[in-house]
Amino acid sequence: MSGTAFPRPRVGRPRAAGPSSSELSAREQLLAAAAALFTRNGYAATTTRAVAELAGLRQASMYHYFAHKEDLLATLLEGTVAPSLAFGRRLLADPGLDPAAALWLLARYDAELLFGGLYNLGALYQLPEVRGERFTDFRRTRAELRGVYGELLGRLAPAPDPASDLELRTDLLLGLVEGGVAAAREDPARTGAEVAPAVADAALRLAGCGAGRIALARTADLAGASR
Amino acid sequence: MSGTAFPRPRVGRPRAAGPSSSELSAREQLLAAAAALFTRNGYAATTTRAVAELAGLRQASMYHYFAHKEDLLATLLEGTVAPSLAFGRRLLADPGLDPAAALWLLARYDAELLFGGLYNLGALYQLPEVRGERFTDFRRTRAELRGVYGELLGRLAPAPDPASDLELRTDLLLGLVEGGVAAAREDPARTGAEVAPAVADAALRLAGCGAGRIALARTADLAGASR
DNA sequence: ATTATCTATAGATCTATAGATAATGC
DNA sequence: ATTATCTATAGATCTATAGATAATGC
Repeated sequence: MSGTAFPRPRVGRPRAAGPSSSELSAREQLLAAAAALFTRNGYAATTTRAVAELAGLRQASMYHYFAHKEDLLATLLEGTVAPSLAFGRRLLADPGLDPAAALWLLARYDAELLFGGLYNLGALYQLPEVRGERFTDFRRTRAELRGVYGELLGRLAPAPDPASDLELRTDLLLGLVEGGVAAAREDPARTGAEVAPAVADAALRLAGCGAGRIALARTADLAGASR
Repeated sequence: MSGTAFPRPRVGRPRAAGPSSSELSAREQLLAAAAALFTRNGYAATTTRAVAELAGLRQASMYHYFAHKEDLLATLLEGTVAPSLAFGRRLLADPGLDPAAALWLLARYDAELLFGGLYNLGALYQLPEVRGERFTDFRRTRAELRGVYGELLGRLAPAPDPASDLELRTDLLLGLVEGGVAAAREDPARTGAEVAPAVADAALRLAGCGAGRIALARTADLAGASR
C-alpha cells in the first residue's frame, strides 16, 4: 500500500525471536499486543511477559518503551477516547447541524471506534485500576466527552425537568453506547458497520426521538462529508 | 429486628480476630466481603487474604468454605442474575400484563438489583475470567434472562425487520441496563430508587415506546401488587 | 557512541495444601 | 467426635531492575 512504511531502524541488538515482519514500530507492536490481551484476558490477568512475547520481544525489553504495565493501559485508553472527543467538538461547533444528527453521528463514531477500532477497550473503562492516579488524564478526557454527549442531549431533549435529570440521562446514554457495544460483541459474527449505526439509532431513541427524526438524522451522514 | 438471628453455632476454634459481631454466617460474610472488594478493586486485584480478613478470618480459613477463589465470584454472579430471571419468567407468564409494562418492571427490577442490591456486580459480567468453565451455569442463566428480554422486546416492538435485528436490539437493551447502571454509579450520591426507574424508562424508549405508553407502563407498578 | 535488545535475578507477592488446635456435642 | 478455625509453608508466579551484548552510525 501507499504511505509511511520504514519503521525499523536496524540499530540495536537483534531480537531473539528473529526480526519482526510487522510494519509497526516495536512500541506499536507492544500496544497492539496489549490491546489484544487486555481485552481478551483482562488487564490484571495479562502478564508483561505475555504482552512482550506476543509483540516478539522478551519480557524485560518491554520496559525500554513503557516504564510500568499501567502505562500500556493508560496509553490505550487515551487513544480510544481522544478521537471521539475531537470529533464531538467539531460537531458541537457546527451551527448548521441538527442536534439529533450530531448525536447520531457522535454515537456512531464512538461505537465504531469502540467496536471496530481494534478491540473491546470500552469494557476496560470500568476497570478498577483506572481509578488510580496514573489515569487522571484519561478520566478528564472521558469526562469531557461525556460533557459533549450531555450538551447534545440537552439541546435535543424536550427538557421537562432541570439539570439533575439531564445528568442521569447523560450517564445512561454513555452506558448505552459503551455497554451496548460490549453486549453486541457477544455475537462474534457482527461487524462494526452493523453495530455502530444500530447503537446510534438506539441513542436517538433513548434521547426521545421518534422514527421520523431518526431517519432524518441518518441522512446527515451523507450530507456532511466535510467531517 | 424480627426474624432469624442465631447463625453462629459456637463450635470450632475461635477466630484469632475475636468473635464476629455480624448476623451473617461465615460463608455469607465471605461473600459480602468478596462482593465489596471485587467491585471496588477488581477480581484479579483482590487477594484471598483481603477477602478473608475483611470477613474477619485468616486467609487459609476461606478454603473451608470455597475451594477456589473463582467459586466466590461464581456464587456472587449466580445470585445476581437468578432473581431477575425468576422475576422475568413470572412476568412472561402473566397474560393480562401489557408487554410494555412487563419490560418496564423487569428493567427496573434488574437495575435495582444490580445497582442497589449490594455492589456493582453488573460490571463483573464482562470479566474475562467469566468465560471460563467454572461459569457455565452463570452464563446459561444469564442467556435465559437475555431470552426473556428478547421475548418482551419482540412482543412490544413494531418489528419492522426479521429476527437478526431483534437479536442485536436485545443485546443493546441488555447493554443499556448493565452499562447504564454502571455509568449511573459514577455519581455516588445517586440511589437505586432514582436510578432504577430511570433505567426502566430508558429501556422503553429504546424499545420504541412514546411518552404516553411509558407513563402507562409505570402505573402497572401500582396495579400488580401480586408480583 | 548510541541504540535496542538480551540474560539473569531480586524481591515481593499469591493461591492452595498440610497438619495442628481449640471450641462444642455426645 | 466433629467442627471451625488457626499457623506455617511449598510452589508458582510476576514486576521491575541491573548489567551485558550485538547491531548501526560517526
